Amino acid sequence: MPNLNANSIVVLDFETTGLSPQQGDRAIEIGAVKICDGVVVDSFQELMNPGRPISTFIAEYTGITNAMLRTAAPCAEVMARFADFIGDDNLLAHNASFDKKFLDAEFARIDHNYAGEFACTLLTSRRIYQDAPNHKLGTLVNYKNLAEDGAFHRALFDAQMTTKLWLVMLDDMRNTYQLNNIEFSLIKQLAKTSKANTSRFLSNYQ
DNA sequence: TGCCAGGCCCTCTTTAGGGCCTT
Repeated sequence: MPNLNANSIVVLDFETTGLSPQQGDRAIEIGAVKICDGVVVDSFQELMNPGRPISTFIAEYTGITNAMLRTAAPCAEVMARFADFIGDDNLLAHNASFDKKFLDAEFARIDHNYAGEFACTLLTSRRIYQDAPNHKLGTLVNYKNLAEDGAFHRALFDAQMTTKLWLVMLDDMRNTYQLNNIEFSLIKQLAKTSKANTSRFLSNYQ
């Protein structure tokens, strides 16, 4: 299992036409940050044309307009570039199940497979920050005083905020539970551990 | 016609229901 400290991770966020690729929804923007040993080393952001107009709700929610998408490259072209960007890196997102299903759907359209596994800041934060008001990305950014200028619901900014949250969560886990080496396997196991057992699990983790 | 996402996770649970989170 890859070691998160020793390998680069790509933190990604999609803006989309809706909630479900199974219902025909498409990606309209991908933003991502590559981190290596806790340091941001690269980033990626592109709008992509889904081939049809987006709803008023999505335009207002994201600030992305049909005019902006009309001149954007097609999804297939952008996703091919994004495939090169992520390579075989492990992946991270806030509510990763959402971004994974869009990544899988868009990659399936260009017949591309990827090797990385997903970790999720939402699932991790529900265990690490049990006293947070809720576990929305914006709330957690404020909860940990990570706020900076930018627009939530744009892909790169959300990926940047998810990156900050991730790095703070790793620090908090290291400091609270004296963990020197946080591996991918720990994050996976943590996501399957109940909230009530989280403290015991991390305290006993070797 | 009526439906319309889905995975996670808690609890007044497991023969289920409903809230959270993402766009």
